Amino acid sequence: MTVTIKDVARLAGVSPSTVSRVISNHPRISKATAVKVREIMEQIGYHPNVMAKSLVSKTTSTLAIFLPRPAEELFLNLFFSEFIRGMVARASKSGYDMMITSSTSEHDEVAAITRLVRSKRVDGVILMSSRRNDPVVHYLEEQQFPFILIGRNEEYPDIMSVDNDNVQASYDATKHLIDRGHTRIGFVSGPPHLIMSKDRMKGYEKALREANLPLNPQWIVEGEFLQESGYRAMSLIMSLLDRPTALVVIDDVVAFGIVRGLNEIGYSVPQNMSLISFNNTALTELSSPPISSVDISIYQLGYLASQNLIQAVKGESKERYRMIVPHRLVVRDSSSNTIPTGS
Amino acid sequence: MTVTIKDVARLAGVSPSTVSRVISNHPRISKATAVKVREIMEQIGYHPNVMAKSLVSKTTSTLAIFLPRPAEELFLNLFFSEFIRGMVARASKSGYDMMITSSTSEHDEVAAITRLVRSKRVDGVILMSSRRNDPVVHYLEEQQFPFILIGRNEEYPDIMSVDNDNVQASYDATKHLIDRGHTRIGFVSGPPHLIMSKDRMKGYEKALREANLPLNPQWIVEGEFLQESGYRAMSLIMSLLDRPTALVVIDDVVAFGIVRGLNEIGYSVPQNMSLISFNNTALTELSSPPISSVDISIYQLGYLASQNLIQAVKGESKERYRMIVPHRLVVRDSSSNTIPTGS
DNA sequence: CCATTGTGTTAAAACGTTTGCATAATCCAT
DNA sequence: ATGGATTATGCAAACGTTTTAACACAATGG
Repeated sequence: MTVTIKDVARLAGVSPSTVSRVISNHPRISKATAVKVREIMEQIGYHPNVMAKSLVSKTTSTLAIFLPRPAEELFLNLFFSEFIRGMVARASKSGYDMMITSSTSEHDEVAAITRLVRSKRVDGVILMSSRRNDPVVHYLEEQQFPFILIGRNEEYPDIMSVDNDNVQASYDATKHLIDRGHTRIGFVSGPPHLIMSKDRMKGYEKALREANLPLNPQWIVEGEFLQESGYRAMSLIMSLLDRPTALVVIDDVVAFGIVRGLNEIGYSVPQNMSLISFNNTALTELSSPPISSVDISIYQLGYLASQNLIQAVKGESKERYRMIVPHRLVVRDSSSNTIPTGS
Repeated sequence: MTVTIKDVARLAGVSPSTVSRVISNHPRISKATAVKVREIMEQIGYHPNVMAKSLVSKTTSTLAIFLPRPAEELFLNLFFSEFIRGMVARASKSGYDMMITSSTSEHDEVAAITRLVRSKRVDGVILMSSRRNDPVVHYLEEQQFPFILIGRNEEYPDIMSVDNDNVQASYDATKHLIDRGHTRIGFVSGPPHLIMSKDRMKGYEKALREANLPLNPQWIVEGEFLQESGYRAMSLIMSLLDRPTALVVIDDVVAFGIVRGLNEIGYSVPQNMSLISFNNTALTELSSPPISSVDISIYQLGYLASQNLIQAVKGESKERYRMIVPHRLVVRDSSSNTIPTGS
């Protein structure tokens, strides 16, 4: 049989309500009874039934991270586990559990999030993708359900979010290449519907414009967060007569694909092509040569996402809204040369 | 206000119990009322409160994956996300949610699992690590709580588990190198307290013995599942006068570290050193040269872990216990040479 | 000494379900 | 018609908590 609050009450010679108050550190409980009750609880190994508690308190001490179908490729990226790590660490620090949920198809996204919200399973949601016109964001916003976006959203002004300044990060990365003497710089982007892709594109363009450098549309290639995307982008760019000498790349995995592709066809990095990418996952160090990357503090992103969301669901603070995690350039061999010899 | 089963009942002109039975497809419900009730539910957007349901049914439709502290390094490995992917996919297929929990320190492992179990938060647990004498296994076994081990356990005969035949896998890997003409083969292992490490060691030794090849203790190095471990192992081995010409390596990340280390000091793979590792994560293809690896079907492991656990918590089948996922050698450049030129 | 304030405790209602038991309605065979 | 099965539904208790309101009692202040 499961041991309940009533058992504790009986053995301690008090009422269940008193035990409940002891547990929640109610101020008006005498020191003596508190000690007594705690002793009994310890002794018979009592643990409150969270379901019963949730039912009455309308609170679950559980957060969910919701992955829409298109985010599946995340699983091939160390970004994901690093984010989860930060997220779980912070959540468990406050006694929250993390649930990981995904919709099985693009179609049932809204159905899945609806079920999650309406069934009162979780107190808040962390949303991974920030696409334009995201129906999940729509729903959560409409329902006034606590959630936090990783990334930013242009459509709603007051959405809680944790993000990097991607425009600035990309500007910095591009500027770094310019400072190294590059004048012909390309950009390998991610899926165009992601706001992040667009922001990084913006920063790239801004840096070029400021330096009065050519902005060649042929040097801009879109793709996925996959190695093959990098490979394809590489082929495309290297087939041009008029090639860039350096590339800003949306993600480490893609950059990795590019480096490998270049090596395969006999070009070397950074001599024939300099590179800098984003995210600074373990992959950058695993590459040969190691890849320069913009560290966006993924662990921090996850950590802060949990933290802010918890604050919001507890209603502790009204200061929700946008939070920007600082980035940091990590220069490695892939962009270490000062004068490009390629092209 | 939240819409409850009573609202549905009222609007449909039936009792709450009837609605409940409609939801659970009780056989003795007339077609007419079922239709009527479903209509209302749809109309007012009713979703059952899972907490209330759990409270009475003593069932949560939730599984947890439990990570003891020492498994933190998992987060640096694509193994983890691939496993999670399979796990979540299968769970959500059966309407189960996945919770991801970790203990914050080695010390509170048992406290954390106790809380999880006793608070009735989940129906079953997936346990990642299989060390010898695992206190978490002890606890779960003692409590008769449904759980499934990834890996195997020697101490309890009847534990449910999903595993590879690591001895055979390692035997196959080693045999592959022998078939390529190698006679001097080393083994770079993982943490010695992991059963997996020991199993792979066994397979390695068996293959060598069968082929009457020398089993040089200097060629056996232990480490972690980290790139640096590979690097260190490489240094150690290359500093020997009497070197192996090929290595069996416990994990892709470690192998990656070795390849990179070798490249750095001017040796090349596979000409100076052949390699084969385990897990066949994306990393193997990202390496140059690509690394031969034993594919252990990580996604399948996660998928089956969920599947078997769900079966067990539902009490559907008594055929629990051990399940072995087949492995498969994937030969790439790192072991493609037939006659070693190194020394 | 009475009114007030403060302290410690409890009884009972509520949270939103499921389910055993009872009952009402329907059916079929005599 | 009659009576037993069979089928469909409802009542009410239960699940294990929290919380509101009420109460008993002690301490305080005028």
